[in-house]
Amino acid sequence: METPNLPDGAWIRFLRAHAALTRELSSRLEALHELTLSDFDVLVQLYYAEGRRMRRIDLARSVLLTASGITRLLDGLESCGLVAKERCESDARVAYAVLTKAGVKKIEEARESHLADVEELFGSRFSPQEREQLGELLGRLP
Amino acid sequence: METPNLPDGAWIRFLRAHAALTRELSSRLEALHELTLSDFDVLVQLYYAEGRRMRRIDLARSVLLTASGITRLLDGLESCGLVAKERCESDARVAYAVLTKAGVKKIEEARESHLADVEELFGSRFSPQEREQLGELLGRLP
DNA sequence: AAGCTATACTTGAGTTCGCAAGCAACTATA
DNA sequence: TATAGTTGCTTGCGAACTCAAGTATAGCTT
Repeated sequence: METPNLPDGAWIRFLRAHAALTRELSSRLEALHELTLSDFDVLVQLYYAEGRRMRRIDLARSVLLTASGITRLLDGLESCGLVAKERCESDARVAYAVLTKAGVKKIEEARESHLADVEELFGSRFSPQEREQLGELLGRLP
Repeated sequence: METPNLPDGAWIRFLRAHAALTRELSSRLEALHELTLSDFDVLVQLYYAEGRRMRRIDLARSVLLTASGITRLLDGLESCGLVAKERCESDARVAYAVLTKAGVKKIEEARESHLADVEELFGSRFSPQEREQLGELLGRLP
């Protein structure tokens, strides 16, 4: 007999919430700063990285893109002048992505409004305590 | 002064977890049943719907796709014979998506392994209590 | 040093979506 | 009953990815 149980309510909500939130956040980010959510994500990683530079492959892994995904995303950011490509002297296979001056400026401009958006759509729905717990629970996942 | 605080830890983890989980789940689903995660999502919605049919637009909204997204996704499921398209008699604008016999069979086959995968990668990381709480927290989001 | 194997990156092809625009049918307003 | 607005659906186009395959470099292993 078929029971109409929904054993994965949390998972479904997880999926729906992601779709709704990324759509809204991405569209705001695009409207105000002409950045994708992924663009922003990459720029922030670089912003906080040692010397504001990272190997492309490490960047890819840290934002969970494939190597080819990062190549194309950086193509865009490079042609906007936000990121520069530099070769590694000790290993000719690797290249670095480096935040340019314009890139630093961009991310500092965008960060504020984006964090406010994240806060509005995501953070503000939880108490500080809940927020911490949610972070802990989600942190078990990757 | 720039403080290196990361005020959105939960949000970043949310994004990363989503990327990692959907990639893995989708690839398993594709390998075993030739279904996308979205395909599966749609089929499940239909499976539990009254008469195993839904207006296409309601289906779109329930899985958070756009109208055009649903058109194309259903194109695929229709050409596989898993879903059929039916017109509405009382309103010529609307069309229904109906699960076919093959569609029912498909979803019943796929459901088991997919739920096991969700359990393995997602659910099993939490106690029943945590799971419930996570569901509640995520439920505030859409 | 010659030959594997692994790593970093790029490129071509294909997929999955969203947005904008358009059509057709319903509804409300005048 | 004309007109205007709304709703459901589809289509053209483009963006963002992934996978598979290819190139070049590095590091072993013998």
